[in-house]
Amino acid sequence: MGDELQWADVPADRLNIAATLDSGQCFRWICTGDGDWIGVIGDCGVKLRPRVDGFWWQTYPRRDRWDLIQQFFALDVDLERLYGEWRRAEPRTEQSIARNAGMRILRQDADEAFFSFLCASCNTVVKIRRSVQALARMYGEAVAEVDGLVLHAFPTAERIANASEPALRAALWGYRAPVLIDAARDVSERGDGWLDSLRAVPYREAHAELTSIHGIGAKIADCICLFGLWHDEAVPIDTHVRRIAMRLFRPDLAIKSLTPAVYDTLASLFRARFGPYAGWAQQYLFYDSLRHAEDR
DNA sequence: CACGGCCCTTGGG
DNA sequence: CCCAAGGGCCGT
Repeated sequence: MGDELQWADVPADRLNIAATLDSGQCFRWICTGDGDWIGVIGDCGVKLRPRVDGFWWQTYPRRDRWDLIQQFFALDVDLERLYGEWRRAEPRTEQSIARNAGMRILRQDADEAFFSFLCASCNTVVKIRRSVQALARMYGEAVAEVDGLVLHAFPTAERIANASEPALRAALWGYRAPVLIDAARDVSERGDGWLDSLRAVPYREAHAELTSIHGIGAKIADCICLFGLWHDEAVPIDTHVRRIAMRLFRPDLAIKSLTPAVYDTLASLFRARFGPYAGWAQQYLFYDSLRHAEDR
């Protein structure tokens, strides 16, 4: 075994590992009883052991891949600068910043974000986790074993396109199983690297491309844009963020249902208020309201 | 353009 | 037991 964890001098208020991995951006990281986090980045298993003034880490089977961790957690983004801008733009963000300092938006694989959020509609976080983990276990390559856990890379679109619908239904995908398979076919048909290529185009264009796929509406497209395509200005408006946005910006919209027009209005207000990292600001307000249930 | 019914499962009321 | 839960589609 020879764990030989490496030390990273990144304090918890610059990277809050637990908040980041628990905030509903990703669904396959597991927290062990000891407080270690175990997951996969690309084709590497990863172990993280958070401490206050930094964290221990290692990658498997190839060791010492700090480059993977540095990119996955977007450690190049200066949080203090963002906090300053948000406080100035909207003082009511203060509490969500203070209570979740160090939370970050992940730079995830485009494929994993795409297919994970495809099953988020009318679902619970607990069940999304189980569905996505089952999908990876059934169709993803085993890449490493860490502390007795066999870790799998996320399956390719091609593998998912050829998956068995009954098997997926049984693995908690339910009525979403055929949607998943059809979407995987669409993605395969558009060619290798199509999803990744949406990182290089403007956010609006990437969003439009995604919503052209059956099963992907405005909200899920924004989740994929923010978490998988690294478009930091994407603001997914779910039921929680909707309440927050109405409270902050437009109480008059409270009576209206979330039509495409209302959706776009609220997301645009977020961007106008918080700027190019509006998606990050959204994550703080979202996670804070989820944990403290203050919006109800 | 706005609304309502429908869809798999599950855990929490 | 029943029903909402981090939506989207299709029909009116």
